[in-house]
Amino acid sequence: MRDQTKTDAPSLQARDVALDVLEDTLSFYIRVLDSQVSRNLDTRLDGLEVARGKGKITALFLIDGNPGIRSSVLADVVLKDRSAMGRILDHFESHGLITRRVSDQDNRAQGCFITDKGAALAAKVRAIVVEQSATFFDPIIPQEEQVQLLGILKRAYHRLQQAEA
Amino acid sequence: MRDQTKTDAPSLQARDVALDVLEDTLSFYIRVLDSQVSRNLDTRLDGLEVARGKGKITALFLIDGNPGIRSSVLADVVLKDRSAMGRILDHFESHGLITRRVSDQDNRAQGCFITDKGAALAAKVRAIVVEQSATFFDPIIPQEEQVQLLGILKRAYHRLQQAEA
DNA sequence: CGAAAATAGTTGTATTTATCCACCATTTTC
DNA sequence: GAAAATGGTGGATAAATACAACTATTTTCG
Repeated sequence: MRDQTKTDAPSLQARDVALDVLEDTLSFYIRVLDSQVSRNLDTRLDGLEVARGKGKITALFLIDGNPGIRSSVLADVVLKDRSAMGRILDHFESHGLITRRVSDQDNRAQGCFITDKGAALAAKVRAIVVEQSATFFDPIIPQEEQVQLLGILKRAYHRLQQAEA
Repeated sequence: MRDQTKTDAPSLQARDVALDVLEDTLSFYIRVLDSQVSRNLDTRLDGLEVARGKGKITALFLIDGNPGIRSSVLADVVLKDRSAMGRILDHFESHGLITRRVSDQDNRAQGCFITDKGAALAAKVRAIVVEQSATFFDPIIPQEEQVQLLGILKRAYHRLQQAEA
């Protein structure tokens, strides 16, 4: 039996703590969940060139699926600025995953193209991402709620993207 | 009228791009949304000691609401490791927002206590967080969906927390 | 009782990220 | 043809994240 007469705070457990206004704040949950999903994903991607940070996976997939896509478009999709995306592409290019070529239409712009090595990596990463989404969320969100969640977030994302433009 | 006969990829817009498997991947939306919410929040918190990174806001609120709460409990709530939380607390203490005192019950542990300055900051931040949650999400997620979303994420968070333990 | 294991917290380090800003070239606008 | 907008690069800075090692206590349990 534990002594509870101390003046000191009793051993408060994490699950007993009141979260203050965060209890009903969407951003809190989004942010915490994000760091967990991202960390989990990173461990699964360990050693591959797309681990860590946001935007690498998306960039790789989009270049794979949209030959000639431009850097600025990738930045828009990921909702980041051009210089951040440029660095990711530098990284990809130096590892032989993509090539860049000045656009026929606009000499300022350059299109991104996947290499065989990049395509192989994309395939591998695709499998990992799909698998992680299932194994990470299945234990913590029931199937039907996952569907609801996906719909809500998808719409939110598109509205956000429109607003940015 | 634009010339579409070029061999090059046409000017693909961000909203036209297919997201590959990410289209139906929860983690993609969570991650993108997170970076936007976090950036938005940071700009609103500019100059205050809790800007940037995750866990500062939560820590401040919890210490404010739970005098004597321990560092490791805070780490559990935010789902981070102890050293990361320790650094945040160092930062807070050096700025006079909290004090730490060795626990009566356990000489290894120390309780965190808010100072007047810390409490004032917490009040200010509370207002900002509540306000941002509304103005950020209202334009991109309808009210009733926000309620659904909150419920789903809240339950997911608690399941995740249990799983960690 | 006393050794071993678990827990609380700190520290160090290395790797990256993220952000901001200025800059150059090209294209579009008017 | 000048001015403004756009696409992309590069630098500098600040910060966060993650890991692992280490000390000091406390708990476990043979």
